[in-house]
Amino acid sequence: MNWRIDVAVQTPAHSALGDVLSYASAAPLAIGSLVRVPLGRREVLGVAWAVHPPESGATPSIALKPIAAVLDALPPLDDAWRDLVAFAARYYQRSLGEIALAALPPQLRELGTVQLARRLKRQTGPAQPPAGQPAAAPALSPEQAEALSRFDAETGPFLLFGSTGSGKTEVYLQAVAALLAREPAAQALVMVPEINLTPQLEARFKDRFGSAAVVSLHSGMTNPQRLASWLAAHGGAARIVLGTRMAVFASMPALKLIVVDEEHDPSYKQQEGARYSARDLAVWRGQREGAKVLLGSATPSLESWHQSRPAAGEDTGGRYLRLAMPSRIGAVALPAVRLVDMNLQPPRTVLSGALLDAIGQGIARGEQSMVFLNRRGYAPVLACGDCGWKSECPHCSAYRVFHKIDRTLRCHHCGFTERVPRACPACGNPDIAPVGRGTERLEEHLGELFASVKRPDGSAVRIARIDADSTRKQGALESQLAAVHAGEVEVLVGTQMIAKGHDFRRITLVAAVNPDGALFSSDFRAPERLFSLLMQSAGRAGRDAAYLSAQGATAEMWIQTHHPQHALFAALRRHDYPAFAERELEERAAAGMPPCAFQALLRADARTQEAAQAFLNAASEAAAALEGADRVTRYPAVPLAIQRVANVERAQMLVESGSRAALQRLLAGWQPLLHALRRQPEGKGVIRWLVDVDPHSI
DNA sequence: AGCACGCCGACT
DNA sequence: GTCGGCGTGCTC
Repeated sequence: MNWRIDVAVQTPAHSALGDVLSYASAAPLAIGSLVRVPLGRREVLGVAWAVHPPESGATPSIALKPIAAVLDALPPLDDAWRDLVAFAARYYQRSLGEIALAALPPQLRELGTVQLARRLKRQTGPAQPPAGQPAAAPALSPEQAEALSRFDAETGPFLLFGSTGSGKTEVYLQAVAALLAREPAAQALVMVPEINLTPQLEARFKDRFGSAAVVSLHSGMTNPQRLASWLAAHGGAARIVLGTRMAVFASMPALKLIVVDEEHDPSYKQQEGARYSARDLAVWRGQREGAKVLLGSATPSLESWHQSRPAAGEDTGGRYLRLAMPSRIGAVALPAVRLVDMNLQPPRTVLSGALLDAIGQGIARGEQSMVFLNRRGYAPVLACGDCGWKSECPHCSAYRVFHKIDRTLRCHHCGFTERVPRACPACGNPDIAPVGRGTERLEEHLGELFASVKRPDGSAVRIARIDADSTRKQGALESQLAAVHAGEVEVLVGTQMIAKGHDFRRITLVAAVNPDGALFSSDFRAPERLFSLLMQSAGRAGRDAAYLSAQGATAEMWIQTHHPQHALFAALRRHDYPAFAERELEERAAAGMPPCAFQALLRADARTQEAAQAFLNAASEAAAALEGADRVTRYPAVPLAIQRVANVERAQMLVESGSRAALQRLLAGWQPLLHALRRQPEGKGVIRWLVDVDPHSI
């Protein structure tokens, strides 16, 4: 007689298969074991989720295939890990197997039992003591010490609200150090929003804790590297795991501390497949596993800010403990914010005279400037002055961007690329012109403006650009950043890519050239993102305290805007995040929007917009009868802002509730109806549908 | 999602 | 005559 093993395999979200598939096994095996099982004509990796003894319960209706192999060289995945995966699957409306398998290193899928055993033998060398002398911890500022002592005394979760340069990383390091010293086996997970930020953090942690104790986990690593890190975390050899959002799913049997740095960063929300928020899962996981959670930011997400409000009423805030570190280390003042009213400038001014003067003066002093423009390419549109032709993408409802460097028109949504036509494709007019500007054009423009300006040593001024295009090649970002650090560049032009983390010493001026778009965006989160981006950018300026005080200089943040009276800028000017957040939260509360309400999106992709909307509307009708429907608002189906991408029409429907539980109940009941609807006439032409819980942009 | 099977167009 | 297009269907 056979045991029945329920296995989580990577069943796609859209297949109507159950969460687990049942297989036969002559012998029982531990729940959480990794197994290889036949699925259709192939053999796939799975996780044993439940084990039923022979002859228990009803006889299954189908003959079960046997499990092909058990990867028993590996300790089974523990209850806590499986709970996390199960919760994420349930909460984000995905299959168990999809989350479980995505959380495992990809190479595990290819390895057989023998290969894995060999791999493990190689890996489990003797645990080396830290190589060399770990760097000593620097003395703490009073604010850091206070934050750490409260962190030590309370249970959290904690929101570390520390301005840029207040030394948040040192708090993380010492929180981890205290934990590791106290508990000989404990593990810590430290997350950062972007791969770019892992190397410098890794260097700092290895410096402090020795390289054997620290591993990284992010998608920029090779498959073997990822497997090695994962195994070290799973086996407990790695005391500290550093990683991006995927690391929240790392198997860490002795997890006792989770740090989420820059917790407000949108990168923590996965934007495809299972759309989980690693920050939210970190909080959940910490609570479930008894690990302390430390969220850190200079501009917290309004969600976390709301949660960490001093408890005023019944259920407002108070769930997180707020730790404030308002001062910059080294007593450097935050940069002075200067607003340039673009209404007072000549029409079509790109860079105001005052800003150019300030940049020029900086150059004369041997300092650096950084200019932000969140639009890569030379110009967002190419247009014909005669017939009105514009560089539309034939496959998307968007313009193709003009890239002068390789003379192409590129669609940033579907990737469709063509050489720039010599003349207007519609009327033959040879005079087609770029409209608007991107980073390439700004770089060119600055080059012209400063062509005759010399550096103090008499050499020519250098302008550089860092954006997704200039850093496409492996290692390009590192070398470009190195050039800036080495002082080879006077003016750095870039997208928000350069706003994060990089600690440039000689930058004394930061400018946002055209941030107005986000002020009146249809996306209610746009102001929040803008505020944090500008604060973060401002933080790039004047990090070298010794230099500034020696020069008697101050760092400056310039903002060119048509709306200098906007409350957002007023708060920014005072570096007053709490004021900004308070105002924004009031508006959100009044409008019944997150964090005061909970949302989900149902999205449909289809051949035609009508088909996509028909599916959504039918889904909405079907939802009316569901449990929880009376407490959930369903809005009408609307096209996405970019309605068509790669010839696929897209529409979405917002559902919203004041109760997270009611929303979750509705979504859970909705799932089977949606599967069924696909098969019906209303689902005709629908290519795919998906649910996005707690969506980031709507 | 894979990976089949299954019927209709241009090529060694 | 085959190679191959992606439409439909199934996976314990």
